[in-house]
Amino acid sequence: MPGQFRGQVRRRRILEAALEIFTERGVADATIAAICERAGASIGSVYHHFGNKEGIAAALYEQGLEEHFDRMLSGLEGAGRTGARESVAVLVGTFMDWCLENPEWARFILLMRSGLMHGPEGERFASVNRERLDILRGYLMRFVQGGELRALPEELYLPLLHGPAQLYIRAWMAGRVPAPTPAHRAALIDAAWRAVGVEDRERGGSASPRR
Amino acid sequence: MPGQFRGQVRRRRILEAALEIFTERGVADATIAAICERAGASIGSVYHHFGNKEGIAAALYEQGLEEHFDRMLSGLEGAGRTGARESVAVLVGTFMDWCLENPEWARFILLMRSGLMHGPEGERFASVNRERLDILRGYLMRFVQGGELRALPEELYLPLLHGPAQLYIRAWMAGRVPAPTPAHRAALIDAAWRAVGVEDRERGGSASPRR
DNA sequence: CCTAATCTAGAATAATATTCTAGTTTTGGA
DNA sequence: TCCAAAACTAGAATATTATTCTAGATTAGG
Repeated sequence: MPGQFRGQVRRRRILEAALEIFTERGVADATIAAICERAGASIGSVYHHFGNKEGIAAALYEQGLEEHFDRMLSGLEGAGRTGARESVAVLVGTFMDWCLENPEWARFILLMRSGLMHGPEGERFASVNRERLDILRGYLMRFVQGGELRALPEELYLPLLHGPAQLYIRAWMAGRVPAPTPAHRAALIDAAWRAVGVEDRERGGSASPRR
Repeated sequence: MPGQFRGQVRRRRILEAALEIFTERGVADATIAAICERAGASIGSVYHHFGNKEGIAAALYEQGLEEHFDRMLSGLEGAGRTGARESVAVLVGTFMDWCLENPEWARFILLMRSGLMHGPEGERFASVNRERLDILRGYLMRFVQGGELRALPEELYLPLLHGPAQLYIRAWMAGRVPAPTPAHRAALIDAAWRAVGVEDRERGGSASPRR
């Protein structure tokens, strides 16, 4: 496979440039010309690597999600032995940390992905995502069996865990609230645990909801 | 102010058509020509009313948020006398109900708004939203004073309350989970209450009922 | 050192948003 | 009733921008 190195570098430059331009102007107002200029690449190069404008966005989206998911998963594997509370903390905390470390990337994924699910890649994205979420759910269900997590409709766990953190991050990115501090992080983890966790005193032998 | 009736009808037709086209193809791939055709309007008419494509999206966004907010607020005013638990139920329940009743509109607002905050209207939107959220927070803070809601950093309440429901609705719109049932609705309200509410037994002395 | 694949370039093209000019309809007041 | 101004509609002309196409440069392996 010839001509690889030059290409991969160029590819990365284009992605970086595109993320900057997207952040500055929004996806809709980002022109291919601007991306070419910033990346020092030609039109042909961009189209060779990504096919079209949506292709650039799709690559950014895909790569970001993958990185984030991998971190979440390896965190979970470590926490799996520690217990349910720790797993919840990993799920919420990893998400927030990743967004804090990659704010532009996170902004793009959370605020701008927009039309990606309509494009031709949409179906593939959806199924990849489904798989990943199934894996996460799988981890959680073990704790439900063990009575450490409350029994709820399966599809509710991820919204309950990630919803508040995701909304807070979005609000931060929109400039409505200050950047999350460790105190916020702890409070959001605590809230997630209240939503799905079973307190020690509540479990006598068998799992069951309270009140 | 002359020429009003004809114009307002036309305006509404264009908005309806645009919402349909946006839903079908996504905002990015929606062409003005398609909207004109569906609405039975001319290009000139569309630009007279909305200025540009983003103007159409902005109008849809603004009108939808206003309608939704008004419902939430009037619900809150009713519940204010009943208590904190009821207010939480109104905040979460009204959001879900509105989305169920206006799925296309909600899909547009939640999934597609994308670049609106970059446009020239962006700053105005942001400040209008800030005002509204401040009003909601104001309602909640009264309950914090009264000891019915836990004391938390102020900016956390709305993410805690709306986050899970919003994520669930998004997942539904993306086809990942089934439409919310009354059971889901109740569970999400319950989770919101767990996150921010103070249980009776936890409160020392001071008065107030719950549930 | 040759060949095929990869990659780069930028002009040519096509699609689409937006502007502009020329009307038509409605309204409120003289 | 009739007039002028404002609101509105229409669609051709223009401008912007994405995308395609052709030609050529570069690289890796045989």
